[in-house]
Amino acid sequence: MARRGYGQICGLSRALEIVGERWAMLIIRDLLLGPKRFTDLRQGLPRIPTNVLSARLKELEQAEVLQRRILPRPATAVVYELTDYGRELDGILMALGRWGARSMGTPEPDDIYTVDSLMMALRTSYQANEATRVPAEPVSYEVRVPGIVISLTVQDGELGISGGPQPDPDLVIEASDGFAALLTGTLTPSAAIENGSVRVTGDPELLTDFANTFRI
Amino acid sequence: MARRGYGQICGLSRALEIVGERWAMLIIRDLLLGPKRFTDLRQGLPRIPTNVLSARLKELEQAEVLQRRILPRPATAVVYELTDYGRELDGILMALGRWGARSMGTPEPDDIYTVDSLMMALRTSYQANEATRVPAEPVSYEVRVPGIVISLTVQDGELGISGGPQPDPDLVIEASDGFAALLTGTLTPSAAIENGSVRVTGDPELLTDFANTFRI
DNA sequence: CTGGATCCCTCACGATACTG
DNA sequence: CAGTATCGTGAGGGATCCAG
Repeated sequence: MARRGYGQICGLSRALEIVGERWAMLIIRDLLLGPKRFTDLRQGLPRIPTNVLSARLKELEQAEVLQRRILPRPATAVVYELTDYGRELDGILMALGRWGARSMGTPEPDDIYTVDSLMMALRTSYQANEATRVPAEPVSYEVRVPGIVISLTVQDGELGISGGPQPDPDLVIEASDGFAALLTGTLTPSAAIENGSVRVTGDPELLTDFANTFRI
Repeated sequence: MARRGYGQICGLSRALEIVGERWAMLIIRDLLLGPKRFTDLRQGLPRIPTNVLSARLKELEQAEVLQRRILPRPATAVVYELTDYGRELDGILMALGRWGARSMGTPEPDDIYTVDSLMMALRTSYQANEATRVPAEPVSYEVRVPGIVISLTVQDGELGISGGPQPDPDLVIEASDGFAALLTGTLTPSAAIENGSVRVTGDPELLTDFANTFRI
């Protein structure tokens, strides 16, 4: 009771009571990419305890940020999906992500990439670079970091993004920790290839386009 | 170190590790209105324990969101002020506040207005209504809710806002809980005056302008 | 297998008192 | 005024267990 609530009549206070609890915004981030099942969320948030995930989902449902929905047959499964109200957080979360990305130091040894966070990051930086983008379209990339594969296509200024591999990408980018440095610009594309922190299959020149398209 | 991070290489995760802790964003909200001393912050966040305030200030300083500065003489005092990096959260916090305001139900009995939250709210809604505003300028308002007085001036499309009274305002608006309902549009200006939840001194017609200018 | 609920332990938070 | 010190509580972390 005291834990809940800041005791102020204020929109920001109210917002923080809804989405300010630990893990809440990350759950929403993952759901922004589409409806998900309990186990999918658990997978995307490796360190979240199941009881906390459970509690957050109930709270966010209560606040009408998301809905619990039982999938029609034949696949009787429970999915969680954002409401329109919840989806309005999209821009805010992207802006916050962009803000926080500037403070990312070198990752802790056991920090990991997740499919959803990476998809969100690429989506965010693509949008942020809208003005300066040089369109050498259409082009398709496949990004691989340890345990993760993501497919990207750019065509007519539209970004397509999905988990998993794709057939015949123009460029395959394979990296680990160095990937973040590439996106933030700490590491130039050519230097990244030279020192081996990024490996590519395809025209190495495309990596420069990639870095420009998705620079944070 | 904060309560263990989220273990993800992600801008949003990083942002939440910095400003996602309890009270952090409210501290930043108050500092967005200008540098403040420890005691001022404490005043504006009535329920925050002093040790938590202390801890947050240290963490946020560490993250270069704010600076601790010792005021030059004669007033030897410590103030906290946002860095440029911290000030970039302005738009994000306003957007979040606007989002959360739509979920504000009826306030709890011991929820209160604070000077800073109210100033922030008015500033936010002023900006959000930029497109639809009808400029009947210049005009000055004095808003009074229990324990709080705020002065507003609108001139040349610029909003001036400060704590405390002002000489000779065009309209004095005195309200308590009903004030939020007026801003959200739940309560019309005329109904608010009629049922006594808002009292005005000056031309009652100006209350309609006010409500249009600052509608959430 | 999915979709959680339950247990225990720890630590961050909340309340209060106190100090330079 | 600007914090530090102390201590109790409950949310979160982690593992396990259980129903459909």
